[in-house]
Amino acid sequence: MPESGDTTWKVGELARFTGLTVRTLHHYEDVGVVVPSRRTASGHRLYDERDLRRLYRVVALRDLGLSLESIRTLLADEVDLAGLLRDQLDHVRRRLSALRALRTRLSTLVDTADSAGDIASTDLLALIEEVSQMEETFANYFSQDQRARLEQRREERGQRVIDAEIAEWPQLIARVQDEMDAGTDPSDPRVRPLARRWTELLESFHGGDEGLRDSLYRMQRENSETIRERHGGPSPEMIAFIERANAAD
Amino acid sequence: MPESGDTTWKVGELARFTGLTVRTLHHYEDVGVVVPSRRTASGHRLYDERDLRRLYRVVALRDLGLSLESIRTLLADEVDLAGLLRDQLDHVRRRLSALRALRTRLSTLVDTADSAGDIASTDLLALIEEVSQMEETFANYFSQDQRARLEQRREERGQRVIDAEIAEWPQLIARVQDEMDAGTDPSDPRVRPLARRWTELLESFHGGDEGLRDSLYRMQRENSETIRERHGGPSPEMIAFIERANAAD
DNA sequence: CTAGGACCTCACGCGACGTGGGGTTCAAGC
DNA sequence: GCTTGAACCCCACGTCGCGTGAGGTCCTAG
Repeated sequence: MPESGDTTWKVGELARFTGLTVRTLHHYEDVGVVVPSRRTASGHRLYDERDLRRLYRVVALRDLGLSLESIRTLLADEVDLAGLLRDQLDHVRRRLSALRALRTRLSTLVDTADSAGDIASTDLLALIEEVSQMEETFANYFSQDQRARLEQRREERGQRVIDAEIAEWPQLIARVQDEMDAGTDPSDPRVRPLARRWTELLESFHGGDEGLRDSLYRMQRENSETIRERHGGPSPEMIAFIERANAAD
Repeated sequence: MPESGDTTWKVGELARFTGLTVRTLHHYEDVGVVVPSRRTASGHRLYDERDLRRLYRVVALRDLGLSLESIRTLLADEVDLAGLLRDQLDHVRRRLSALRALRTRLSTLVDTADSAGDIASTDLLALIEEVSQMEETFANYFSQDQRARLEQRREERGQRVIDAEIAEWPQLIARVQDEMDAGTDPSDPRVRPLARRWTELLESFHGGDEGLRDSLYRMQRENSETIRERHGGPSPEMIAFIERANAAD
């Protein structure tokens, strides 16, 4: 009588060809996402084809990062799956931007440690505290939302491009400094391409977003000393110089 | 007698201006990362300045994603902090690439759901299964490492650029199809720019990595039917056509 | 009939706390 | 001095998706 369509599997078999563990299948039964529709007389689990299909769905949904609980209700009731996925995407995006920020911090630290050669752990600890304090300062000027947008833009435009732009700042600042040292007038045509590039680099930071631009300016104004010392930022005089150059343009 | 330097704080105060909760401070004591150096006669915790400094370090390290356990040993013994950070960076990178892959999957699904308008949850479920099956196929051709490299390149080059390239494929395929329909010879100069662009787009997928290229070709060969039906991929004839065009070049 | 492999059901562990619950202690107002 | 409410104390379970034994039963081939 056991014809086609009545195929059943025991946990071990199911585990083997789904790549899950037996314990996982037990757990899925405990929380009610995949309950085998039959048992043998002695209590061994028997999964049929419907169970198998359900299991595949569960795995697919789990791989999207959904919780077992939401998967359970999803497969039980008629739930707005599209909405759920949107929420999940939102959630993933947020985690991504947090993780990217973390990676940036970590790689800065590792780079510093590498370039300083055999840096002592205590010095590195001090550096870490410094960085975390910087982050805090940064967070005072840019809202959660703005920081997320910055990460977003970083992703869209590509890490490599951004890195190149960041690397360009010190060079640009040095060249402007040369002109200032030489007593060149801000309206001098030799300054124009420098001032223009300056504006372009700024543009590509804030991307035309006024809020971002204002926050950046405010942070620069209120912390110019620190930024100059630690990161080679421009002096207020240099900024005034560029502004006069742009005004003359 | 309580002069400067003897300032102490109770948990509540500490919690208020570090932004942590009282429970968190209790927990930090339980696991031994920040233990208040004194207690009042009645058992209330008293943190002094040393404790406060230690707490700031703990928070900074925790924000780098380190576990409380490793922070504890780190602050106790002389541990290779730089090495720890390198490991952590590695770990974060791996999580990042996994999360990026997840985001890509999710946004594909959400886009599909949106473009299909009011798609039924059951249809969407079928689609999810399909996508997860596709992922599985994909994983058969590209190793873990290769997939991570693909995500890596995607991040470096920028989402926007990649999206534009992907959007270009169907157009390019249609134009080549037109030439084939018109009976144009592969060596015809009109085909040359098309074939060249074809090669460029391929290049920017594998980025010169032979392993990636070979895997891609193999996947295309062995699944050309499915790829053509579901994603409008090129037919084997078209690929042969482009190859002849390149040979003639 | 026996061995060993597959199955069963508890039940604790993980990590960084959140969240009560039930009981002291502190500081201010009467 | 007494009361009241805020702040403190400790204990202990819950979270999430299983991993990892422990101790026992069942199945199947030799």
